[in-house]
Amino acid sequence: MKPESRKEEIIRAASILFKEKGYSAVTMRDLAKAMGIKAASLYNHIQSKQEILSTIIIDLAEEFTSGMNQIVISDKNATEKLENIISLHIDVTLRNSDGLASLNNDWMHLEEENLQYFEKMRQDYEESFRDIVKKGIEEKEIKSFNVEIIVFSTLSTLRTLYLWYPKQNNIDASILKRDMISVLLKGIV
Amino acid sequence: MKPESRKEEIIRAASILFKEKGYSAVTMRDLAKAMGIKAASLYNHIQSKQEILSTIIIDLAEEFTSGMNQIVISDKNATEKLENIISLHIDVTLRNSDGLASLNNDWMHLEEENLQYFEKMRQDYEESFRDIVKKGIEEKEIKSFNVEIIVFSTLSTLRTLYLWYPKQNNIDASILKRDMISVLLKGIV
DNA sequence: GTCTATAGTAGGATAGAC
DNA sequence: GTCTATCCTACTATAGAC
Repeated sequence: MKPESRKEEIIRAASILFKEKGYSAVTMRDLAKAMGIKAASLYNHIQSKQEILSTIIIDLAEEFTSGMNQIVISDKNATEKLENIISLHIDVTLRNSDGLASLNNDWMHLEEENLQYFEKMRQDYEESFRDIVKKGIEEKEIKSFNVEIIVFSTLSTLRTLYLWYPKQNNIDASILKRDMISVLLKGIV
Repeated sequence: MKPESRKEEIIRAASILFKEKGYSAVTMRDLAKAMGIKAASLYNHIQSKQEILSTIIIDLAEEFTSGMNQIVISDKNATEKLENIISLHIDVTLRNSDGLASLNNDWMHLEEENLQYFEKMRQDYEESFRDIVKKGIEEKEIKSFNVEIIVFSTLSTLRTLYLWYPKQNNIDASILKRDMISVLLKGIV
């Protein structure tokens, strides 16, 4: 593991604070205090508060986009693809559950190009998800419930994992994947 | 319908703004502009920004608490109780989806007694939910998956309804209830 | 019930010394 | 790389006129 840069430390500390109070309620003075320095010193490492937010969110969104693209082009059936999506969410949640709070709740505070870029990625992600479910229904792998309800109910659970997983001390990742696949898919498959 | 008081109008307008940007990012000037008056005028109807937030959240939380209590004491089996909980969430979402954004994302900005009161209600709600699931598993009505995963996946979907339902123009409430019960329960029951 | 004016505080960010 | 000092702006809330 390469040593964490000061900038990465700041972003990690900010992720935790943003998770607790939301981007708008966290001040640069709060963040500086968490780092044990003064607010002015932060600006030797980052350009603005906004840069911290966009780094957190865009990095994560690109991770999901890249993961979804690999799943989409893979030679699997719809059920297996859904299983891989569940796996993707669990992996990202384990790696950076704090950052996911910002992605879920503070994306609207992104500015200009980053806001548009994020919204495009999120829309494409949902569209890929929807296409997989539709294909699965056509192929009779998935029960023909309302597509929107399936997409929504599954995604809402996966998107909220970041709130729940850190509180579960004793659930192993592989067991979580297995059980989550059961609970989310057994009803619809 | 009795006419809406000025205070109620303010709270309704605030709910919409809080949903869009979050409590901390909405200023009294924003809210005043949405009402077509000046910020100072708001204070003839409300005592503080904080009072607006706590009214939105506590009213909704009490609604859920009261609904859950009726379900708990009812003479139904676990499956029927879960169906009634799904119904409760859909009914509240239809009535006040904007306010639910604050309940979900801005509860941590409540102060003192209200914060404690809210957290107690939320904890009791989850505990009631968990007890119903546990009873259902004992009675062999519900599959014996991990209880926490069932509670989390179901609640996360119900709690996120406020984001999704307003975008679905053509889904009838009764159809939504039926399909949501299918998708959420068929997998576990 | 709404306004103007303003008090008092706190925010993001920069300049320049060490 | 961090500090002190500070700029400028924006926030919540109040006072008092109409």
